[in-house]
Amino acid sequence: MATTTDAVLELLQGQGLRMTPQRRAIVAEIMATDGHITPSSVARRVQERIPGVNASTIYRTLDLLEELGVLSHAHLEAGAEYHRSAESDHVHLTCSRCGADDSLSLAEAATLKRLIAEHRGFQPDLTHFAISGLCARCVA
Amino acid sequence: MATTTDAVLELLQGQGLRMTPQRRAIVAEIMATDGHITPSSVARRVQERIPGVNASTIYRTLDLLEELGVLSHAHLEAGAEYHRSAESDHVHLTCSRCGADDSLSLAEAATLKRLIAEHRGFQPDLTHFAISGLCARCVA
DNA sequence: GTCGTTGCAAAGCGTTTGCAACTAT
DNA sequence: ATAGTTGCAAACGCTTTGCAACGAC
Repeated sequence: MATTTDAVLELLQGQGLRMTPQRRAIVAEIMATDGHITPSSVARRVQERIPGVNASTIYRTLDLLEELGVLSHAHLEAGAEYHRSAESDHVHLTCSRCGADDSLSLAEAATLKRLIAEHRGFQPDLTHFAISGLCARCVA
Repeated sequence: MATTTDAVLELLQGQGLRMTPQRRAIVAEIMATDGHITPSSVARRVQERIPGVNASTIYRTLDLLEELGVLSHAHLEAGAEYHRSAESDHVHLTCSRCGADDSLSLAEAATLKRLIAEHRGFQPDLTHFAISGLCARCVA
């Protein structure tokens, strides 16, 4: 799994793909981000470095990086978000009242996964959708 | 909880709201639907009965019925879907490969809920987002 | 020089909105 | 008659697409 900008560069080259400044900036931005990031937020940040980068370039690059296995996407309340595939162990807990975003640990996620798998052998990817609900503070 | 078209009618009247033919058709369509239904699918079906019903009317009515507590919405892979609030015990399991849609039983959902609640007191609404993954057939 | 990549502009999709006409009450 | 409701058309935000120009290799 490519976890550095350089590793991604090599991955692209191995496929006969090219490393443009735009691509480099997008990859760097994502590799520097812990957790999730939205396409528009990637766009905003990349454009601070390279003014004029088009949104379609962002989308195309995110798609490409997902196909290469570098990134994964998930659905949160606010819409789609991307994260490094290596970080896709996070199960998102989103508070529908205050918007707080927490996540389950690997161990907790594994227990859930096992439990759901008992239902007709369904193998859940708990990272793909957030889990909505009320955080402790908002329950009270 | 209003579970029949007539009960919804009364609910609306109690709020000083009106029961138009369009609204009646939309409510009837949803009350006749087991499980979930998308706004565009509601629109298609209602328009078979009352040609010319506008999409904005569908959206406005769905919003209204959700505010009144008659309906709830959830996020599946394909987008938003609505269902009767009384049916919101379903936890959706969506196969990301074949698209099969299954759901967890009340008991299974309760166990999951309890488990997640152990994490910092988060009270999950497991019906709001689907759970993506691979169904038994696609795992093999 | 090739061919992958970009920016641009346009279109797509689902959804929302302002507004004047309509209608359930 | 009053106020809620509708259809229309336009606009919305996010995302995708065709295409010609560009640029990494």
